[in-house]
Amino acid sequence: MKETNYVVLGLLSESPLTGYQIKRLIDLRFRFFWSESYGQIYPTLKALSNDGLVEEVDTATSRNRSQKTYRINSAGMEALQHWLRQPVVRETVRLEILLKMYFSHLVDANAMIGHLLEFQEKHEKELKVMNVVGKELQTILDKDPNHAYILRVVSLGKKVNKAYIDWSKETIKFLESPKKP
Amino acid sequence: MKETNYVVLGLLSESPLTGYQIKRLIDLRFRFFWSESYGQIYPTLKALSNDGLVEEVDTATSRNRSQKTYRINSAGMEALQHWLRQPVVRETVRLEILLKMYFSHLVDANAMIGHLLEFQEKHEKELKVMNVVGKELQTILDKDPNHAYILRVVSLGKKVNKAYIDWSKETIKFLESPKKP
DNA sequence: CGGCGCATGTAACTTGTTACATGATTCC
DNA sequence: GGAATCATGTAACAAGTTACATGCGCCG
Repeated sequence: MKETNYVVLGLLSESPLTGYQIKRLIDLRFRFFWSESYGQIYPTLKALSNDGLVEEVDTATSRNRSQKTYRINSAGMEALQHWLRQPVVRETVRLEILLKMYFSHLVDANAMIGHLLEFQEKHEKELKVMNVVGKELQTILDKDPNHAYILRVVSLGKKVNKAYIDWSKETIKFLESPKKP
Repeated sequence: MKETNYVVLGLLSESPLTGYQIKRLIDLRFRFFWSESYGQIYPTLKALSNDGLVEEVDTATSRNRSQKTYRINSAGMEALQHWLRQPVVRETVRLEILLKMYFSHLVDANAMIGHLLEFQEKHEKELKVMNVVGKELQTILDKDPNHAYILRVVSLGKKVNKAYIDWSKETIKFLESPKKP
């Protein structure tokens, strides 16, 4: 079964949510290591509901705003826990920038420098977010047992982003240094 | 156009190759940041050939072993160079282990420790390979202008793998430390 | 002569993205 | 009144994996 199911179940294990909220949470918290589109989330919620792992609570047309909130049930919790114990199978990394770096001797160095600057900026922003989130979590570490776990995830996010940033800087320097013809 | 096209063109820009060789090279050199299956490579070669970007040279049934070797042509080189100058669009990372880490307070710590040990071992092996490749390239740095570029790619591979390994160790320690109830 | 590596390819399937349609609410 | 955000959903498409079929050459 595809991982989308478990991302959704996992988030629902914390609190009942709508599809929209799930998408937002993934973008916010999992940005650096996971992503999902609406095209995956809504059908997944429907399937999970059909399989009896989640339940629809207050389809609030109460305020005439169509909104479906889903809650995980005990079967869903068990499915989630079962998956958590299974070996990790997915580790997908696709970094186009490295592909371009690998072949970039075929074009002018400035093109690659541009790509690297963009890459660096992107990950500097991401690192900043990680730092903020990390500090916030630090202050409320005792409020919830899972905060310490989330902090571990943030920790890798910081390390990887730092590695990306350092590497970009080094590589830009390398490309800027004059070559012997 | 999907990136598979350019991975293939890129490798063919170094020397003529068969589909099988392309697959092997990707697994060997790009392992930590890219992957392709035969189901992508063979159709891509066919399409590239139809589009006139590569040409089939010696379909060597010469030794009665069916084998198609492809060579890039000037149109292909241009397409490759054009792509190299375009902004980077793809950066896909999907680390199931972080998903599991995030929710692992829901199951026994030993399950997660097992996942982490496996992850650590995997990346220790990968780091070793990177170190070997790095040293080899270092000694033949002047033989080909692209060696220095490849070395830059290896450099990020090392950094990221080190980050993964450090993080695994830290996280295992964290999970092994006794919790207050 | 058996197994491994070389070699090609495809069909079925799963996964994932994009673009679009629709409409309410909130805030300026 | 108009933009942004909240909110749901699908259809078409693109990308990617897996499993399978096939067969040669080489080594022991």
